[in-house]
Amino acid sequence: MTDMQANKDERLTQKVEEMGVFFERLGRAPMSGRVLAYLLLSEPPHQDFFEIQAFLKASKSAVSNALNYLMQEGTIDYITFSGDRRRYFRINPTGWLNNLKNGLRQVTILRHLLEGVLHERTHSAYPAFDEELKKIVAFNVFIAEGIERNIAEWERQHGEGT
Amino acid sequence: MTDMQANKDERLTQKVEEMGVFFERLGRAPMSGRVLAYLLLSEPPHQDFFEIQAFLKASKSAVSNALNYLMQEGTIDYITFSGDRRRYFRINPTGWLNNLKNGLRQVTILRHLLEGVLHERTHSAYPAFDEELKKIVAFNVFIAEGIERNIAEWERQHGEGT
DNA sequence: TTTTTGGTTTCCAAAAAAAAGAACTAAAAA
DNA sequence: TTTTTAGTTCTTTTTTTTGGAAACCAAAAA
Repeated sequence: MTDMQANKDERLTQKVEEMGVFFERLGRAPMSGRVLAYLLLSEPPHQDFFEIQAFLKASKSAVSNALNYLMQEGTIDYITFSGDRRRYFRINPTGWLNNLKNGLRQVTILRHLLEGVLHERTHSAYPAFDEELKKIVAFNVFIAEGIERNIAEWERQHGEGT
Repeated sequence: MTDMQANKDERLTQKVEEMGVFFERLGRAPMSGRVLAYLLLSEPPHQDFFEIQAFLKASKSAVSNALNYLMQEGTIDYITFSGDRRRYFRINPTGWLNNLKNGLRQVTILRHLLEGVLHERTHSAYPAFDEELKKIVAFNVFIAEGIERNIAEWERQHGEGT
């Protein structure tokens, strides 16, 4: 490996760690976060098991689990090439997008949860609190509706499956 | 305690556990999730340390840590009453709302992250992948802008601090 | 048919997160 | 001034998560 390649690699490692942490904080295990980051940044954008393992300096089981987690989640899938039995894992943009949509819909779930709370509290002896709560519920309703509207609008413009 | 009260209590416990799990999945420790749920549902909506501890059947340290975590996060605060030295913890709707806004802004962070990825990839030998990626970035841009716009619109209608 | 490859699975250890228990502390009450 | 109260903090225990090592396995290659 040339010096230039080593530098590029080091920079990539750095970026993968950084982005990995971001994906981790979105709820995944560290290794899953790193695999996802790697597949976003690697060239080519599809990589086989061994390459991922080597790049991340991790065990086979860790890589296997991370890949399977991301596949079940829908964020990645794999392609194959005839005459080569390896699977080449890559980001599945469609699956990831669905995933993102579901994440955004948590806001709607929270909205309904909070509306439920407000409903429970209707005869509370502390209407002042309920009024304050109403504001936060109203914000949630406003944002959740905005998100749902935007998702619907996106789907109208781009078709359901995209 | 009457039978009726016991039933009510049991139902509340149940709801607190359920909602607690939801808040947990948003990234908090189980105990923090439960405290938050309890303060949303309890009557009165402000409760002292001992009451929270007793209701959740948890240790003082667990409750103390959960309360401090939620306070530093801004989700709760406390009120006091003259002649009573206890602190009565309660939801801080304004703080929670800011918290929610920050959470929503993660979408904008992801947007910028992905735009960075696309920028890195501009001279990739796999433009087909880049095209697919562009769709997902476009979705993120669309949604992130929508969210930012909606937050701004909300603030315009309700004033910054709310 | 044996070997190699591309993983998976099982079992285990390290580490991190969560919560319990108990000692401690500052302020208030007695 | 001593005691209580309302928590906090420190230490320990328990539980959960994460990942490594190595055995395993099915399909392909030799």
